[in-house]
Amino acid sequence: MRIGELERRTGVSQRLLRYYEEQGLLEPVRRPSGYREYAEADVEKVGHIRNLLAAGLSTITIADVLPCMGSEGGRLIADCPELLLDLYRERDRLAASIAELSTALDTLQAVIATAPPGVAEEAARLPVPQ
Amino acid sequence: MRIGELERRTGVSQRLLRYYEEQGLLEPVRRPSGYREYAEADVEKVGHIRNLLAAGLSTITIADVLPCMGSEGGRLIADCPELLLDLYRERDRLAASIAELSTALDTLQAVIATAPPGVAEEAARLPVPQ
DNA sequence: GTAAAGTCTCACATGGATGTCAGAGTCAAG
DNA sequence: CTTGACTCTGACATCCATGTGAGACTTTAC
Repeated sequence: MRIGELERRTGVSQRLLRYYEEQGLLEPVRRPSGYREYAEADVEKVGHIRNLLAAGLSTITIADVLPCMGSEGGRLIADCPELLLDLYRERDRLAASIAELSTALDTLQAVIATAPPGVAEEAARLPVPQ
Repeated sequence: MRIGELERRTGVSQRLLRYYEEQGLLEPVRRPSGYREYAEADVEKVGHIRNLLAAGLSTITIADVLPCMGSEGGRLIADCPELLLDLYRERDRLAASIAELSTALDTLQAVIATAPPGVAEEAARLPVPQ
């Protein structure tokens, strides 16, 4: 598929899709015209990229991780214990963040639960701000 | 404690500690001289901030989440409908963040799991960067 | 009381992920 | 063939988290 369709199917702008390519995260083939041709699997790949970026990983790290996903990944990681160390660190970092957010969520729920009866119904009737 | 000590104990630069204050994440009191005076609890708070930033949250979001962490926040009461709506939204955002990070974590776990036996031990013997 | 270390504010710089725009080439439909 | 939609490259702009440095004031140690 061409870049327009990938944009539509992923919700990621063409600008970013090209940027990801520049960073080595995607490598669409080129038509004679110069147009990029993406594989079906790139839709999912872009999803992973977005998710890992949102989780605070850099494109550099993601470039290391991506090739290890999918069927043939094990062999890559075998040759590179340092990558594994990096992954451990990222994993621990993420786990810590999740733990913090979870306690925050718990607290938030507790605060919500203190709402006197009736207030929730009142809130539900409030106009939704844009 | 003053900013230098907080810097030492958290490893976060003075520049950033002041920036976090500007963003409403910290509110040290001021000495007559103008020097910032931080509370003991701020050490932990800065830890939370760093974690959440590393997880990709913005300072704005963190400012919303922080009051829900640790000892504070226990005494908040949700009694007005507008506030309650805000809390709902915040809860949903938080839950979405957690879900996002969780799938990222799953991804990393999956990649790590593809490492053939032996590589982990090899990695463990690697020099820890600083 | 003086020197050194700590702190203040303010301003400018940087790097990474993004947006936006302009000019030129490509393709498909009438 | 022409028109309109799509794509290309490249440049510039923006936002945010961060670094760095200057010049002035405060605190600490001698």
